[in-house]
Amino acid sequence: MAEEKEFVKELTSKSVDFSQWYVDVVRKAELADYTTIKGCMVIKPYGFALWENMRDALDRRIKATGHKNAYFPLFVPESLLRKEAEHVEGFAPEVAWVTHGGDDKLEERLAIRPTSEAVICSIYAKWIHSYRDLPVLINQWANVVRWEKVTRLFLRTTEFLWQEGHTCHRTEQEAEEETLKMLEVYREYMETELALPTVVGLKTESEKFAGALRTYTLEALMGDGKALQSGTSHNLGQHFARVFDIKYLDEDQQEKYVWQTSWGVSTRVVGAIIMAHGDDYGLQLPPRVAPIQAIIIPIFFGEGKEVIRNKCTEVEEKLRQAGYRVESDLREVYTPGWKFNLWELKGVPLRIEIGPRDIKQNRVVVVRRDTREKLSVPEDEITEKLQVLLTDYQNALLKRAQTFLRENTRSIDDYAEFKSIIEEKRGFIVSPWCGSAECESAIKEETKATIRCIPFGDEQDPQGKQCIRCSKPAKWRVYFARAY
RNA sequence: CGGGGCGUAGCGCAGUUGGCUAGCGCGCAGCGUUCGGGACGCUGAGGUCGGGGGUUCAAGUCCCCCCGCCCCGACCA
Repeated sequence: MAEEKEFVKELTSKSVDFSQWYVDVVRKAELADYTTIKGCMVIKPYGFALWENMRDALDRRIKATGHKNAYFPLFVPESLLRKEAEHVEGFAPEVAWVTHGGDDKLEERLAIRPTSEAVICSIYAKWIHSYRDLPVLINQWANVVRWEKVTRLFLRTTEFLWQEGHTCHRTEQEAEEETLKMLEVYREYMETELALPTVVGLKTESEKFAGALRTYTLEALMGDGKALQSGTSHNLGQHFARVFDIKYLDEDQQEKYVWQTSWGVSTRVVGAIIMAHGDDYGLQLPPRVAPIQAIIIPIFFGEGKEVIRNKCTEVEEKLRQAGYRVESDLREVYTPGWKFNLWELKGVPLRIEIGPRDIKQNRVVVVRRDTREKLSVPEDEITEKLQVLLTDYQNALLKRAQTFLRENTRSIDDYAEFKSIIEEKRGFIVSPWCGSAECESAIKEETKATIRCIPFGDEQDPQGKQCIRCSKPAKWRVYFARAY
């Protein structure tokens, strides 16, 4: 207990000040840091290694569903961006503009992409002529810039990294299927790789992507009870196809506009992992994406130092060859206890301790980051044991997050109760809604809660209930929450 | 962009009614002893006090402007 308090001096307690805890963790775990440019962070090697693993796991899924990666320009000529009225209007306040090349003023200013619909659609118009060119299934990994007024590390930065898929289809139905398919890819990805359960559904008109027909979303619940939009998938209909003139000649000799989708997941989800899994000791990274899955720490004692050091290196090499991401912390200036705290702060799932006692018995000590449970494992069983432990750990993280989501999702029909829960406990509230934008914005104003999504299937059935605010017959049951 | 808070060494802070060479803890460097949950001793390095301007014999301290970060709102991934 004493040592726990001692440690907390470095890290704000999660329950005392969630926001400060978040910033402390990001910086002390060396995920990212501020830079001299407002709203722009540097993603440090440890944070970037995490992002790379997250990115690769998603990239595999994007490719497995038939998409190819490509790269489009960073700049969007103003005229191009202005083509889709709703789209420009949505992004106008947060576009950064390039006005000069060297000392010369540009004839037409260039937007730094806030998203790539305009650029990509203008190019698709040149590529697509026949129904035989369809579908076009392209994804790009890129940086985008949105001039946000308020920024937060990972959650909302001026520049951020993401993937954006942009597809073209022959029929409306095919586009809708693609939109939902990618939503499901995201959902499964978040759950399997990041141990983050999400609520999925449709965005309301006021919350949908500027220029889209429909927007689907994944909403995760953070440790403080606020929701985080963690990915979106848009059915763009033919809005962009019409303004960018993306036409093809169909089999029936008719010229037609394509049906499009776009979908994206960003570095914001790094923030989701931190806020959903972290605790007062720091990060807790899901083993599947953790940059280091196990950290080996030697316990040195006088003479046997060399023997212990060699054993650490030997075990490290063995585990690495078995495919694990392992490192040894052999630094002698730090005591074991210091290292324990450091690597727990950095969220490494497992710690392997090797000391004189273990050497004698040909065993090693393995400790879990989440439960701090200590296990003595025979050295020759370490490879198999790690597999079991990492799998258990991943499952435990998911299970804990699922329980948290379930316990913080409440079905409420009474507005007074709605208000008090959103104020005190937060979390998701599932309530009947009449479907009007008036009620939606009034609820937002009165409670700061927004409609995160209209869920699918039976879940959206209002069961004859009345709108939580206006008492008119409800159209759906929808998810409300305060959100990031 | 509005309201509030903060900015002194890498981090956390102290610095009195304006007054000597700006301190403390941690961290950092060197040497030695240590090491199963943030070890210790000795020595040492490190500061345009966020930036600019002003008031004053004298500014970390008072005034004005600007910048950045955090929180709460309006806008968004």
